[in-house]
Amino acid sequence: MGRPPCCDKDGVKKGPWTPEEDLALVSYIQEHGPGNWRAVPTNTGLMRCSKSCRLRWTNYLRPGIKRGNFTDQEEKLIIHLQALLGNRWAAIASYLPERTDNDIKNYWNTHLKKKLLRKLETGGTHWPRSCSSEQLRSCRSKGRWESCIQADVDMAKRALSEALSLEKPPPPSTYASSTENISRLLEGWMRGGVGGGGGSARSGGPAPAASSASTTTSQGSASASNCVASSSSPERPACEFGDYYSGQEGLEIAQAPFLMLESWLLDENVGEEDENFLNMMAMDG
DNA sequence: AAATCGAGCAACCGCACGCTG
DNA sequence: CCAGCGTGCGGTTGCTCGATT
Repeated sequence: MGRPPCCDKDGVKKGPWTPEEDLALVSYIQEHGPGNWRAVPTNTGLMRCSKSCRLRWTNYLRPGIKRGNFTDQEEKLIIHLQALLGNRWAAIASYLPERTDNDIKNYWNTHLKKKLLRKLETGGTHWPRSCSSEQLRSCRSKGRWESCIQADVDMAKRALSEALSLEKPPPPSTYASSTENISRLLEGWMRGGVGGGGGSARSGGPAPAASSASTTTSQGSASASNCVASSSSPERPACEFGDYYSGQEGLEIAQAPFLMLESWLLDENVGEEDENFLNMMAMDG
C-alpha cells in the first residue's frame, strides 16, 4: 500500500532501552493502560517509535512475563505446537502465558531447532495433524494454511485453554492488580544495578515479574495469553476460543481432549512422520 | 592477556490485517 | 466500498558476552 513509516526516522532513538525510558513507559502505562501506542511517545516524551514502545512493553515490561530457562514441559509444548502451528509464534505464545512470542521464537531458533535436528539425526519426533505434508505445503503456498489445520488447532485450543485455566486460576484481571508487579519490576531495577546495558536482562535488567497477574488491558500476545489464562474466570473476556466451554460441564468436556492432547504434547517418543517434519524444517529455512 | 568466534537475545523492519470514518 | 491509520506479527539484524584458541 506504500504506507508511510510508523514514525519519523529522524529524531527517533533506537537501540537498547535505558532504565529511565523503561520507567517512563511503565509509569505511563501504569496510569493509562497499554494501547494507543501512537500517543505513548508524545505523552511520555520518549524519543521512541510507537512500535518500539509496544514491543518493549509486550516483550519485556509487561507483568507476568517469565524470563530465563524454559522448563522441559514448556520446551515440549513449544516443539509440538510448532509442529502443529508452524512458525506462528504469537499463537504458540498464547499457550504459554508467561512467555512472549519473541522469547519463544528466539528459543526455538537458538535451542530447539538445533536440538530437534540433532534428534532427527538419531531418529524420532512426530508430526501429528490431519493434513499431509503435501497438503500443508500447498495450503501454505496458497495462503490457506489456517483453514487446512483448523481442525487440529480448534481441538488444541479448546483443550489447552481449559487446561491452562484449570492449572492456574487467574487472579481478578484488573490492570490495578498488575501494578504490584510493575513496582517489583522497578525495585528490581533499582536493586539490580540499573546502569549497565540498559534493560538488557544480561546486564542486571529487571528481575522477572513472573509470579502473578497478567493484564487485561495489554494487547497482542498479552491479550491472547489472557484469553487462555482467564478463560474460566467469571469475568473472562470474550475471545476467540474462550467461550467454547464454561463451568463444570466445560471442565468435563475439556478434560477428555486434554488428556489425549497432553499425552501427545508431552510424549516425544512417538516416532512417526519424521519425513513430514523434515519437510517442514526444510520449508522453514 | 589478548584476539577471535559463536551463541543468545533484544530490538528493528516491513508486511499484513482489522477497524473506522 | 475504499482509503487511511494503528497495531500485530514474523523474519532478520546487530550487539553483548562467554568460551576457546
